[in-house]
This record gives sequence, structure tokens and C-alpha cells, in this order.
Amino acid sequence: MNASLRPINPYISVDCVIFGFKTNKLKVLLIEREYTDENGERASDLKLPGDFITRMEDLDHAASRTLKELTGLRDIFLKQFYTFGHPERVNRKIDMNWWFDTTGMTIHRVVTTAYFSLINISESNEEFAIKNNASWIDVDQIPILAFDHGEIVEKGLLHLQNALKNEPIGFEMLPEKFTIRKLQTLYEAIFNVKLDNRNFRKKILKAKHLVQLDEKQAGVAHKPAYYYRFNKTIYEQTKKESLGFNF
Amino acid sequence: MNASLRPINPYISVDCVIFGFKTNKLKVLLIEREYTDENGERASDLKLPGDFITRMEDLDHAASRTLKELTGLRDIFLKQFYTFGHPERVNRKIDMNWWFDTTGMTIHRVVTTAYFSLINISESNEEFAIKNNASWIDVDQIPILAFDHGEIVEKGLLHLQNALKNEPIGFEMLPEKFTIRKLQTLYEAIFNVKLDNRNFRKKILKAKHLVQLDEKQAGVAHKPAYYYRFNKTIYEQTKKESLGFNF
DNA sequence: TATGGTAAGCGTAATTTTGACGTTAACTTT
DNA sequence: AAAGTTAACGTCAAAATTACGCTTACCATA
Repeated sequence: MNASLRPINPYISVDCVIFGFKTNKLKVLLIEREYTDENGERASDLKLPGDFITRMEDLDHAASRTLKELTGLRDIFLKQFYTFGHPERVNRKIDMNWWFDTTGMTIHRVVTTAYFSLINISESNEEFAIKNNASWIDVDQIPILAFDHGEIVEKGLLHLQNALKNEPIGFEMLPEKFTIRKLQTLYEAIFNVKLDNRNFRKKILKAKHLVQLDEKQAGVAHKPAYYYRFNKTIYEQTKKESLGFNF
Repeated sequence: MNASLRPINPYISVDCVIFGFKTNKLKVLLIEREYTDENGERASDLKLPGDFITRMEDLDHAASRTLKELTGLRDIFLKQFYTFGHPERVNRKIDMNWWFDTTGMTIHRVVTTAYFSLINISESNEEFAIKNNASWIDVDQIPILAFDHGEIVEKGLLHLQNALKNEPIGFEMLPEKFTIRKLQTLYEAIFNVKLDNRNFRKKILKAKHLVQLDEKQAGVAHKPAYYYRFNKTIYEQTKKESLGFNF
């Protein structure tokens, strides 16, 4: 993170709103940031994973680099959603100071391009994240964040919802094999609604891209559910270009 | 446009994909750019309206400023859709030279945030645009453009289509008063499909936000159509948060 | 003045989709 | 063995979609 080691472009950064699903809740991965407050005392708050881009680096590359450094993961779902460029978006003393501390440069203004990412939280990548002072915070328990990151998370959630309405990307936050019910609770968490399990099943299976496996749940105190897997090939072949207007 | 006159931020620019509707075709407003080619001869091609942001300027502000300078219009539909930041996105000699000529600076790399805008082409704003060497080009007749602007237009069209599926913004490209059929041809042009007039009417009028006026068409060789107007208040009150998944 | 062409605007009828809910099956826990 | 839970199947009415038929009101031309 020390800019003196790398030739950064101090005008442009990327920030990642990384979503995950744990204990049936939608979570965001946030990093603890330590800084010196106005009384000269050490304090901490939370920020989004992000970084300045380097001199000749693509935005997408900077985002996936950030993700990799934080989680150890490659090739995960990552989509640009908005660029925040208000000249006063970062104007608090503690934020300016933190930039100076981490880059060694006096930075006045940064335009940041935000990405959202979907991750299947696993033990290994969670441990990896914890080592980097990151932790999964419930989306509706997010405290005041550093910079304008609260606004970015909010907008990111809206974009996630919109994306999920138009393409089946929910499975990106689940293990390879998952039950229909698990997918349903994921949708419920993201849209903050209750859905009817029978109708959800009907609707999601009508599209053919979820294939049932032979394997069932085990050890559950009820009729065990079959596991399913997303099949990208089927999805590509069967997706219809619906021209249905929603207004 | 000469940077020596204004304190620009030479790292970040905005570009506007300005859509309009003329003779039942979807058009994009492009500017003729003159440059000196590799043989030292004057040549010209087309580019998107855009500009570097100034030192303390918001991205949205830069975009609407660009729009105002080009069309004379204020308060028109304008929405950010994507930021292009590939380090090699501008690497042709003629493009680099053109930057040098217009800014007086040697510029290596620019990240640009793209907006799309919807305009009701009128005589007055078209004249205004022509004075600035701009002209309305049919979306499926677009030649090779300067910089990576071809790619930007393409992505802009996809975002326009997506936006139009989720909110009734088509009227932004029509006069205050318009017929249902005109709106239909607009949808047909944007999505490049044929629609059934009876079903389109049914669907669009089911939402209550288009209100019929007393005025009819005149001078047409068929039953004259009533004019309609978009009513924002009704739209805000009646829009429903549809949670319908499209996949 | 009559006739033909055209799009407006009304309607109908079959099909598909949605939403609410009933029911049995298959597992664990007590 | 009984109770509790969710899976997975099915039913039914209402709503939305889709494909059309038809009459109306205008202009153009004969």
C-alpha cells in the first residue's frame, strides 16, 4: 500500500464492494483502518477494499488485484458499477491524513471507480481476509465508514439488486452445490423480502440452468433437499432476450 | 477547449453519448474533429462530445457543461454509465497529437467516464449543434470513430436499452406532445424490433403516466391520433417496484 | 362525390404467467 | 411412536401476454 514502492496514479482509485452470504445474511467485506484522530490518539474505522491504480494499469485489473490481495481469490465475479468523482467527496482531515500516511503524498482529490463483487465465503478465504484486517459485516449493520464509502456501499447494493433481476448470478455467492431453498434465502436477503418457497422453486426451475444432482442433504431434521448446480452452458443457450418493460 | 485557459485535470475526462430521434431513426450526436495525419495532411473524423474535467469539477457537472456547450440545452436527461480506463485505450499517434494540439500538454493516459443523454432534437438545438461542427449520425451508420469512441457508443446503446426497459424515459427524445405510435417507433428503433401497435398501446397505457390531450394530429392521411404527454407526478405515484426476475 | 389506402383505437379469445395455498414425503429430535 | 420441519409436488383463480379482427376518420385520387 506504500506508494513510494510503486508508481501510482494518485488521481484515480478503485473500490470494491464485496458481497458474501453467511448465516443467511448478506454481508460486505470491510477493512479496519487505523488512523490518528484530531486529539492525536489512535482510532480506527472501516473502509472498503480499494487502492490507487498504478500508472499503466487497467481499472478492471486494479479491482481484481485488490480482491486477490484481500481474499486470495482469482477469477471471481466482478463488475464495475459507478464512478464517484465529486471534488469534495473526500474532505475530512482524517481521510486526507490517512492518504498522506499510506502514500507519502499530499493528495487533494481522487476519482474512484467502484466495483461490486460476489464471493462464496469459505473458511480459507475468510481466514485470508481476517489476516488483512478485513471482516464480513452485515449489510444492515454497517456503521459510518471512511471517506464516502457508505454511499458507495448503498449504491452498490442497488446495482447488485438490479443485476440480479436480469441475470442469474446469485449462485456466485454460494458453494458449487446448493439447495433451491438456500438460493431463495439469498434472494430474500438481497431484496429484503419474503418469498413463497413453492413459487420460487417453480420460477427458478422453469429456467433450465439449475441442474439437479444425485446428492441430497444429510443430517437435516426434515426431508432432505437435492443439491443443484448452475450450468453456464445451458444458461447461455436458453436465456431469452426478454423485451418486457417494467414500468 | 484550450487547457491553457482553464486549470484542467488531464487524467480524467467525460464523454457523452447523446441520443436523439429523427426521421424515425435513433441518432447519435458526433463532432467533426480535424487533425494532421501521418503525411502531414489535414484530415478529419468523428468523435464524441467530451472534455477533460477541470480541477475542482464534479463529473456530472463536466458532462452537463459539455452538453450545454454543444447544444445550448440545460436540464436534460443525463446518466453516467461506464468508465473506460484501459491504459492503451488511446494509443494512436493522431489521437495523442490531437490532445497536444488542443490542450498544449503531452498527455499519455486518460480515464474517461461516459454518460448517455437523451435529447429531443429541435430546429434550434440542431442549428446550435451544427455551428459546433456536430451532426446527428444514424446509430447503425456510424463510421470508425476517434479514440475508443466506437466502443463507448456501443456500450452506451446497451445501457440505453437496459434503462429503457426499467423506466419510461423514451419521451425524453420526443417533443412535449407526441402520439403513441411515435413512441412505439422510438422503441422499435432503440431495440431494433417490430412491435404490434395494438399490444404496445395496451401495455403503455396500462401504466397511467401518459395522459391524453385534447389535441389531435392534423394533415395526416389516416385517422388522426391523439397527442399524449408524460406526467411525472403520476409516474412517481403509480410506479410499482416489480420484483420480476428476467432470466 | 365516390373509392381506396392507411394508421388509430376499440375489442376478443387463447395461452402463459403469477400468486396464494393445499398436501404428502422424508428426515431428525424427543 | 409422535411431533416438528422443510422438500417437492400439485391446484386454482386472477392477471398478463400474444395474436389477431374490426371499425373509424382522415387524405389522396379518380
